[in-house]
Amino acid sequence: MPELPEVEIVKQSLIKSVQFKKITDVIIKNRNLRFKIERNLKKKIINKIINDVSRKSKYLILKLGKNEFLVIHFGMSGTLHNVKNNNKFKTNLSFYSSKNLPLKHNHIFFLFKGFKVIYNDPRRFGFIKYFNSHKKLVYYFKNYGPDPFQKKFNKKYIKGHLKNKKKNIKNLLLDQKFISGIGNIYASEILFYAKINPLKEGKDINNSEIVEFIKKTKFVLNKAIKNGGSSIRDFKNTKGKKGSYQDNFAVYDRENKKCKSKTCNSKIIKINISNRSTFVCNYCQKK
DNA sequence: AAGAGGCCCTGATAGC
DNA sequence: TGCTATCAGGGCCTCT
Repeated sequence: MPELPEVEIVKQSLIKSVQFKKITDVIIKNRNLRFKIERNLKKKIINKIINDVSRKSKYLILKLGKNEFLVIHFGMSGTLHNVKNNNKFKTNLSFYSSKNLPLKHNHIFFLFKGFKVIYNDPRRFGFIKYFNSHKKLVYYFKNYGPDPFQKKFNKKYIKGHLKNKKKNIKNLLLDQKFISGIGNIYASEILFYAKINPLKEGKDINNSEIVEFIKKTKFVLNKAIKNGGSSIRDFKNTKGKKGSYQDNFAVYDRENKKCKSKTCNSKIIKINISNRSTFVCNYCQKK
């Protein structure tokens, strides 16, 4: 699921409930996520205070105590749920909020005084990693490209990276070593707004397209955050809070529908790029 | 060395 | 109803 906007939404709601709170217990039901959760994770984080919750691209970062960190990645299907100790489900934390906590795939329980935060992940592509210093946290992210809201996300950097690249721009956007935070949905959306064909090779993207790309990336991601992210699939019986940006998709999941550009009568088509669905208006996004 | 493709996993849905 | 096939928001690893 979560790309940058969805993780940002989780961050914003999580910080309200856990900042300056102590983790009183940790229950790990299933260690087999994308990477196996280390055996002594509980020992390392129990009784620690969460002093901050931040985000780097699609990663959620919990700062424990003064110099320890817990990094959470949601993979394709990871969600966090906030449940009060009387078991009443609180809807404002889970991104795909459902009225009830899902029955299956609740892998990790973080207990606090009065409530608990539960990591749920059906496909188990997500993971949780612990770092015992800021230095190690920084080292972990050393190969990741800039988050689109960082200063380094600028014309010079992008131009330098696209130079001589034969890879198409859609795949380049999904490469987190280039830019981190953009996933399959927002890659299609951003390229539509920037009027760049997804199959265009990196080296063929010109200066004005780069400027437009930077502008539209921020525009699309900010708008998605404002709308609470995108909720594509939904749990049954949902009634809780969910994102609404999916209603604003210009191209994603709009195959055969009319292009939203006022001056265009074309239909959005779906193409396959490296086995990922890509949505494009071939009229607005000429090669 | 860059780039393409396989693979990890469960669940929802479409088609027969 | 119940099979099978396909697809899903990610990213690491391997092969060429």
